[in-house]
Amino acid sequence: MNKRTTIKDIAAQAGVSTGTVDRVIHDRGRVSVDVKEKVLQVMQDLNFEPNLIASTLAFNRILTMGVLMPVLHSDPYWDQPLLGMRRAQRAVKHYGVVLGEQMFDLFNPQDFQNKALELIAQKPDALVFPPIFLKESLLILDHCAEAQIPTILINTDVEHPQVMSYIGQDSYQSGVLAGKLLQFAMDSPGAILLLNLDKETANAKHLMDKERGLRHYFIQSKMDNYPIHRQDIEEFDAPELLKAQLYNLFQQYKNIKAVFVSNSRAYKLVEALDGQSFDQLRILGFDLLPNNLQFLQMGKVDFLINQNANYQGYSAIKNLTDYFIFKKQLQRVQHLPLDIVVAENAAYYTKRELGN
Amino acid sequence: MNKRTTIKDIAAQAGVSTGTVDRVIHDRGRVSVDVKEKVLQVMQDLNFEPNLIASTLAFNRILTMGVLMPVLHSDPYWDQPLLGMRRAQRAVKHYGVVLGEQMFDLFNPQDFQNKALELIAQKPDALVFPPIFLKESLLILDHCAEAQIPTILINTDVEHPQVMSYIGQDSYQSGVLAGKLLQFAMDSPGAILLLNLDKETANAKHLMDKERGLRHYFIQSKMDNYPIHRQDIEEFDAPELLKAQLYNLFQQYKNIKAVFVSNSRAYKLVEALDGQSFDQLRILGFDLLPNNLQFLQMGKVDFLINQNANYQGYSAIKNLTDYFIFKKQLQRVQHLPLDIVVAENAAYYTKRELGN
DNA sequence: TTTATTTGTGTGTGCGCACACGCAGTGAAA
DNA sequence: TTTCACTGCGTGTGCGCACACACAAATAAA
Repeated sequence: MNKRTTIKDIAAQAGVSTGTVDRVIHDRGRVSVDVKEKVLQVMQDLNFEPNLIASTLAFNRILTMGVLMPVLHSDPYWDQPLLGMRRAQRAVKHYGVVLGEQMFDLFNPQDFQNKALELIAQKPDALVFPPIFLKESLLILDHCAEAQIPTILINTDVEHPQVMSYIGQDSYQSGVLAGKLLQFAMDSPGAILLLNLDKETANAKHLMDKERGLRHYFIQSKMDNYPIHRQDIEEFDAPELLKAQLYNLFQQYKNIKAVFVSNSRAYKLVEALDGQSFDQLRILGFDLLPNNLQFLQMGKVDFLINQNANYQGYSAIKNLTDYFIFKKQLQRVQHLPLDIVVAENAAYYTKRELGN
Repeated sequence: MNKRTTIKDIAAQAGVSTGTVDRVIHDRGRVSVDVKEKVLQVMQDLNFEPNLIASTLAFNRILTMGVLMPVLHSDPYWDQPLLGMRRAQRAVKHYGVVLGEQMFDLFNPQDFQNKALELIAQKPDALVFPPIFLKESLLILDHCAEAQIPTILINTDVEHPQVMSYIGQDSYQSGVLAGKLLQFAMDSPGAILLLNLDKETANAKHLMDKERGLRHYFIQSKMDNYPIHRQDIEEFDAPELLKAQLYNLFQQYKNIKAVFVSNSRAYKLVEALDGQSFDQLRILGFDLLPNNLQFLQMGKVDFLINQNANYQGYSAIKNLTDYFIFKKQLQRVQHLPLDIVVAENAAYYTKRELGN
């Protein structure tokens, strides 16, 4: 068994000490040009691959990953990425990875910004957060740039030089996919209601991307007998109010045969419609929340597109570990699959997130 | 920062040497009962978790994972698990994991058995293989039991005490899902052709499971106007022959509106039908082979169910690493998700398998 | 010229654990 | 009585690397 080459081998071959080899590898300077050349040459010749196990053992340092997320249990969707991050932390804790968690009020941009700055003040080795508020996010990224903190975004992408990686879905394409599925599910052409159940729809770039994708599907397929009516509703938490608004909509736009709920709140729609006869209404939503899954199994929701929220978080921490420990270069954009979930295959997706 | 407790701490607290602690941890004997008790107690008290990094470094041993797979490039489907295993090996090679690959003729049970015995003779630390031939597989598992080699099965499960884990799909449920999707895709009731393009259909338990699942969907949904006609074709490699047989079938069973190809060879069907007008024929197949994907994009195949063949292999090696290095207990059955793939979301699944 | 600083290199220690070895004590067989 | 195997423990070394330190030579500042 041809043993792996070590820095000792390199040192011997190059006629220097291991300290010098170390300096070359880590580019710490203080090595003359010719010696450096020589060492690099020998490393190439012997095909040196550093032993990462020994490396991390000797490194003996704690990597703190700053995590900025909405307060736990304030929204069922937003719990998932955080749980995924914790799951990942458990998996890589022996590399010395710890999370520095900071939670903010989901509906308060100022709090978002404040908590971010607090986190940055603690000088974490990296930062992960969903740029829920665009303006504040850009400011945070500026601070990260100044403090030299590599940053990973989840859920929504933002263009900024400091963003090392975005992990999440291709929102536009998820809209396209939704179009395909709804058209598939409708037995004949009809109108589609696009429902944004969110507080700050205007700010939510990914919601607009989904809409564009949805419309694109029907335009590109040259199907003009599927009109799309968009409606933003901010007061989705008041059942009676929501119900009233929905009834108005169904009055206003006759022939609505399907509803596209652009985020994880499809269950709110079903709850509001409950007890009424909307058997023929096709509903597509996002994410495997318990409520959504329940309605999927009951046949009240036809499709869920899984945004892999849990895995987004998991992946962010895993990626940062790869970056710091294994020196792996990360891709700028990592689009997660658009899982189509129906009653018949839901179980396997929910199980997967419990793994590890 | 409260440092993690080490065996030194344990030793000091228990008033023994680290060697004794080591003996207790690894149950090597040569420790008196009271001392052992004492050490275990202290380990509990200090909540000791061994440093796996240091452990593997000191362990300094090579773990050989025996891998028994069909000869590369003999079938596009069967390449995938092997590539997944190699991908996993690359990801965990610093733990000293190497693959001991042994390839067999996909259509030769005797060769399958021989190569397995050769592999076992080399005393690998574990074994991974798909039990393509049932009888021979049971025999191999007996040998593994004798040699005390833990074994993981992929693709198809087999009941045997030596099987530590099965990683693959729930074939039955994939049949159910196929039923749902086909019924969804057909604009009106009609007959479904169930096509087994395989050499040893009788042996293939998972094909039978898929058929049961498919039929179950329609029975349970009380839809009796979707008759299912099953046809086994062994000579799928001869295009003209296949074409002729298919035309006979379409003659024989009028009203066939959809075809369920039970394995990865949907593209064979499309190729045989090519040029003819079967625009209204709905086709569902398995696996993201290049040919299948091409026909999916062209709209000739409607759905592919992704069996995650690549990930099956990846997962097998990853699981064994977890088992040996991280002492993690494995689940007996690990069902992978049944990914529904259409033209609009295919790209993300193919990309995923290139990762790492 | 003398002193301070920088540059280039080697040496040594420790990360936490696995494992080989050593050694005293015990009891039984020769 | 001696020999030997076995038990119950401690000690020491090494896994491969990171990093602090030492120290001479070269260079810059006084």
